[in-house]
Amino acid sequence: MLDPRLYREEVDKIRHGLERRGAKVDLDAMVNMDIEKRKINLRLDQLKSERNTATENIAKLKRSGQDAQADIEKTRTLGDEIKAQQERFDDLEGRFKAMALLVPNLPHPSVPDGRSSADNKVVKEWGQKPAAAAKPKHHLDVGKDLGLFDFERGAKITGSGFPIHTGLGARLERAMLNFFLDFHVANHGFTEISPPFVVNRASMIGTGQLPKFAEDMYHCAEDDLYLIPTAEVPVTNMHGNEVLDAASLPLSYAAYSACFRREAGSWGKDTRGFLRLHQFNKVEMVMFSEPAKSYEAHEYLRACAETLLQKLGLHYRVLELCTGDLGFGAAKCYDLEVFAPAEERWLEVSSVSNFEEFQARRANIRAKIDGKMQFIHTLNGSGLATPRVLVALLESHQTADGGLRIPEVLQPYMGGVTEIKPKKK
RNA sequence: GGAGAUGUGGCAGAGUGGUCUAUUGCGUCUGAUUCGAAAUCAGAAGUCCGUGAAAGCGGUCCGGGGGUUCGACUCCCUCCAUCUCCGCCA
Repeated sequence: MLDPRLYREEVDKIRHGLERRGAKVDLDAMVNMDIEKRKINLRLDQLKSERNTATENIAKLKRSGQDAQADIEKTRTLGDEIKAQQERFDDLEGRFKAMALLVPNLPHPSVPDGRSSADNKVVKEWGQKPAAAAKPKHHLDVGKDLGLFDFERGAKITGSGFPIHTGLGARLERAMLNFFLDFHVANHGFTEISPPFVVNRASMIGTGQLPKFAEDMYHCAEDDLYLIPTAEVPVTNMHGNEVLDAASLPLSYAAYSACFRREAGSWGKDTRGFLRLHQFNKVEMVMFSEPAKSYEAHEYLRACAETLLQKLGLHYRVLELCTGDLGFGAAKCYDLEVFAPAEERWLEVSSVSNFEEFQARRANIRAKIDGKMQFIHTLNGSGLATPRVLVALLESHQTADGGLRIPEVLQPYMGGVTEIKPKKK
């Protein structure tokens, strides 16, 4: 949510930011509602002030045993008008707020202009593509040959997009998650969190999934609870309605969770294999920063995610998203993409975003900094999501005899297994 | 799932329809005293909205929401959370 002050003091700033994003919002309607709302509020305050004076007077008269009928009549009339004005106010406020929840964040000035993912800027590339002569097997074939996962049975028990990891495949994924978490805790100063995978509506609004993206979420209607699309939701909302101790900032958390996404708008896109799933596993990094230092924290988060890819020996690149490709709540965002040599394409494995105050306003997360109560900045980034990392791993670390080399950092988590060998025929 | 109890400021804890501008204690901050500190004394302090250049002024907030009333911390309804007991269960 944007600072409501902007709607009356810096409308042009909003307009400009939304234009850069290519977002469509009826800004004029909102500005007019805000003006009207304040007019009513002023009138309400006057009426309430009058009523307070009158009821005080009634109390005084009654105590001294005098007749207070005239003042009681007056407050009765005032009460009726207050009620009427209050209804108008609540109605306007409700409609304004509903609209405000659908307004995306404004991009940071440093974000490059652009309309789509084609305009994103590559800011870094690490590692190298394999030599053209080497023709790696497709990850689905590797998995099949080595017995690492089972899509058919996943589809049988649940549906497509819910794969089963089997045997060493299951262990490999678990190894990655454990490695990610342990590494963040030991080297990056994160506190590990094991959050609920199901959250209430308020939490989903807090981080910005609702109301705009309701159709992408799994919803348990009976209890009005949502399956989380990312650990960002529970971990960020963990501090909802809190005043954080300024001295404790920045707070840094790393959390594993399963992630659930209906992918309602993406049907037919990347439906084969691991590229787009309804359920997957991810370690998410979340930071709460004082406003002045959030961009420092943003770079730090990005570095944390990059380190993991380097340790896994995967060729990757960093994109700075353009204004048109920026997520709803982000002011600035980096995407990390790994290269999958058989797919011959880049796969997004991490999105590192600075939300500035956007989520903190929605979730009401503040801190008193330099004597002033203010909304803090929230940031998060995947560190990392396993499916596409697994794809890159399967296609990048193949051995000559059709096996899979396990990156050194994962070996301790694999019981010392250094290579997964093909099944004997 | 059933029965009961509780929810008040940073914390503890009073307040059962109008002198509540929320008693009191602890903690916090400022000042006095002191070479400095402790102790002591005096004072201050919250949130949010509006208005204003500012000082200030008005409003709001006693778990959330709604209701009764001229007036609600106080009465009623509802939801949520916590605690105790019972039942069921990984």
